[in-house]
Amino acid sequence: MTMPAVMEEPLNDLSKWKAEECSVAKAMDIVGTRSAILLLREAYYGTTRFDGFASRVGITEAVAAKQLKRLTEAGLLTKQPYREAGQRTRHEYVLTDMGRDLLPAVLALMQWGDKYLQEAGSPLLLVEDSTGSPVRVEVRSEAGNEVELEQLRVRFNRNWRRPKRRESD
Amino acid sequence: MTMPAVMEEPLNDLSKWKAEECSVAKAMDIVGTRSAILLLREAYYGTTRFDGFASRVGITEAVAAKQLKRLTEAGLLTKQPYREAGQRTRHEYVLTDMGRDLLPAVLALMQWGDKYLQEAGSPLLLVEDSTGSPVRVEVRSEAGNEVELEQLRVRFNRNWRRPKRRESD
DNA sequence: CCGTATCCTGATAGATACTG
DNA sequence: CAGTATCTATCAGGATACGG
Repeated sequence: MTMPAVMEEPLNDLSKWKAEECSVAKAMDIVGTRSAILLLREAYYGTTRFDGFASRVGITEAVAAKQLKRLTEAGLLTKQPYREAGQRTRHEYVLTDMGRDLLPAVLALMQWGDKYLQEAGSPLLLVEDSTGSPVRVEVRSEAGNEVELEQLRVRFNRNWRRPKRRESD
Repeated sequence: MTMPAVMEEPLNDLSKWKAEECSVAKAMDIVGTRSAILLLREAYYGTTRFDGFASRVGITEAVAAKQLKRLTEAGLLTKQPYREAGQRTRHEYVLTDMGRDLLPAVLALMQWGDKYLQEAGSPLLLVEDSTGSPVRVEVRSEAGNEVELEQLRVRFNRNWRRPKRRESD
């Protein structure tokens, strides 16, 4: 048995490592529901309107409203007013940088689902617009190598300190 | 307003595209809970024993048992018997290829959480073992470019057909 | 077209106690 | 060490109806 990931310090030293401080856990607390991830997928596809989100994700308006509000409050979307000529003011949900930066996670889920959960191949193909070249999500080192689990090493960040509560929180 | 992702055919043509067939939705149906993702994170860290999963993820044994069984039945983990000298037989949960291949998704969540949900920087650093070089999750084309949302184009796969139910399912 | 309000069901998950 | 059993609270999400 080889240890998949080599820890420089054992993670079961829980005095310095609480589960609530894990970035994965924090991320899941915000986008850890099916509807939240699917709404983001729709946003990546270009959807901006409430009705498009609800109908295309296949969830009820009540769920869409609640999750769009959650994602907006969390900072992944902004609600922007706009008006077309002669129409009354409407709103659209636009991705923020924070929302856009979750793209790799959603695409990684899609790529995994394509490989293991589709009997008949990928229903959708992702390509780079300018070259037509297929697109993949990769784990890669700055040295330029693709990194497998066995080559992955996890270190505590010695510069990190437990955040102190601020007034602004 | 630029459309973030350019669709060759509009996705709201729902006659060919049902939400349940989306790979992201299927993936979320299996690993779309906080505890499932956190258990996988622990498996990537090298945890294999029931007790390690429960205690280090910070969930109850009841939840750990249910989710480990779910992940095993879904094919992401296998339950392997083993015995150390003079000890009785025990079991360990080992990642399958299917489970290992979800690593990019979990690392992408970690990377996103590190950037937006940690006030004091990343608690953990990921490096390539052989070079010590920092590791990132990237969206990249086969042509070798990193791909931003604006450069991402989604196409229906014309070779894909709606799966027919098989006896073996 | 863009939501809100209410009610209801099922799943997620915590607490606690107990077994081989 | 590796779970099972029970009981409960909270939350995701569907259905339906209604308001700007």
